[in-house]
Amino acid sequence: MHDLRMIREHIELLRDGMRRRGKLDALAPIIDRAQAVDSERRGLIQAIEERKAARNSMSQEVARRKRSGESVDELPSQSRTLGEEISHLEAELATLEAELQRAMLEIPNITLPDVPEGGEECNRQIRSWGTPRDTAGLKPHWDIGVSLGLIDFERGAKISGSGFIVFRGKGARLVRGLMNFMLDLHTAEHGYEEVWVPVVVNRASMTGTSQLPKFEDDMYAIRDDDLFLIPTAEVPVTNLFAGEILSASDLPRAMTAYTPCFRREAGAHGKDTRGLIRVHEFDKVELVRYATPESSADELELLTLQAEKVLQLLGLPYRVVLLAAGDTGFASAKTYDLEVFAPGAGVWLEVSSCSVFTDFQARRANIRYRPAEGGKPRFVHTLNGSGVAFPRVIAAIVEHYQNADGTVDVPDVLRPYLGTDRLD
RNA sequence: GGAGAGAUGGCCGAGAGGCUGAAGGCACCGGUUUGCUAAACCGGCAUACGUGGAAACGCGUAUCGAGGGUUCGAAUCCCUCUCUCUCCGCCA
Repeated sequence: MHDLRMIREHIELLRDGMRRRGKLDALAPIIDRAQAVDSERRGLIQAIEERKAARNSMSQEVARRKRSGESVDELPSQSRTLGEEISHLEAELATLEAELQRAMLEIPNITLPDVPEGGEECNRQIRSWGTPRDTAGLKPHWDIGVSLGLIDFERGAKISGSGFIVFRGKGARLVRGLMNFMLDLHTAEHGYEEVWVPVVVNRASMTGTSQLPKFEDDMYAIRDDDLFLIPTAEVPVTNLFAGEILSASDLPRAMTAYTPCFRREAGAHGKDTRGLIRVHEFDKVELVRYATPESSADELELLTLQAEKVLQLLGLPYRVVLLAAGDTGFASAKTYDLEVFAPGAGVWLEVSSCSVFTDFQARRANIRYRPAEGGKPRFVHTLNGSGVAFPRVIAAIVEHYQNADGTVDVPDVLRPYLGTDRLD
């Protein structure tokens, strides 16, 4: 969420931000409405506070007179009249505040200056690593995974539905190995604190990281209890310090968590649905950082390199793509996607999305820190990135390391975790 | 699920209708003193919104878990909810 000052003092900046996302036409009416409601709201606040000030001084006068034994005359009834006016005005104010809040929650973050304007077609490849295998004669992971008994799509569909995966035998061991490998890397080499968090969260947490109110349809909900299954560990981990004031020495703070992630993928049916590419429940190790506003842009580079390290150690060729403004997520100010090449299916697969959210999430979740020099608390900047998502990495491993005889070599770095050097 | 107790500033903790934005302590910041570290002493130290100001800062309003109510006036009384603790029941 933006600072209200953005609406009052920098509305051109806000409009330009929406234009760069290609969303100005859709959002201009909302911005204008927010501006109008805000100014109406401020008038009301003044009217209410004047009356409250008058009422407070009357109450004090009552107290004073009672102490000295004087008559309080008409003061109580005057005060009661004021109270009634205040109630009416406050009801009006509540309506306005709700409308303003609704509007503000619908305005996406402004991207950083170095993010290219335009839509998906303006995404820019920043760098790449490794050499993709020649795709000729290679099989897709859904064939290899089934024939080696690593993945059981049919039974996943039977017990839960399409898009729910059962891993078996060495396939299951591979999932567990990836989890341990990634957590070990990020804690031992990259300095992250390992956290284990609930995968069911409340509405406040979902709103804090911006999944709500816009994307409620994309989530699995437990309606009886108003709880939601997380679409990413970003939600519980970023919200860990919601409502708190950290000290400057707490920053930067880096946390990593393994969780399953749940996505309804409503409306995505039929696209990329083959195999492990788009599923309803998947596993992921997530990286979350809190940074100061001064360092957050640099920390995005650091975070991205840490996610890349996973792919390098796994020996999987990948490319880093800077998303254009129109393709950048709602709350994000800048995002790099990491895409690995799956030579069997012949596609690049997004396995990580690394973003800096500036103070957009922190303002919603109210995560602040007190600067070292003292002074007022400031919102932290939040960042996160997958480090990395499992199913697509499994797809890439199986396809990249496949042998002519149908077996798959295990990447060196995973061998200690799997206790084998070959999937067969 | 049943019964009881509780929730006060960054932290601990007083307060039990008006003089309380809130005693006292700790932490933190500035200063004095001091071979160094420490201690002692003095002073400062909440947040948000509105408003005035170039700013320093001033004024107003709100905030004692959240929301409602009683009252001229609520941290304090009443109701609902959330969370924590104790006991009982159930349970991986």
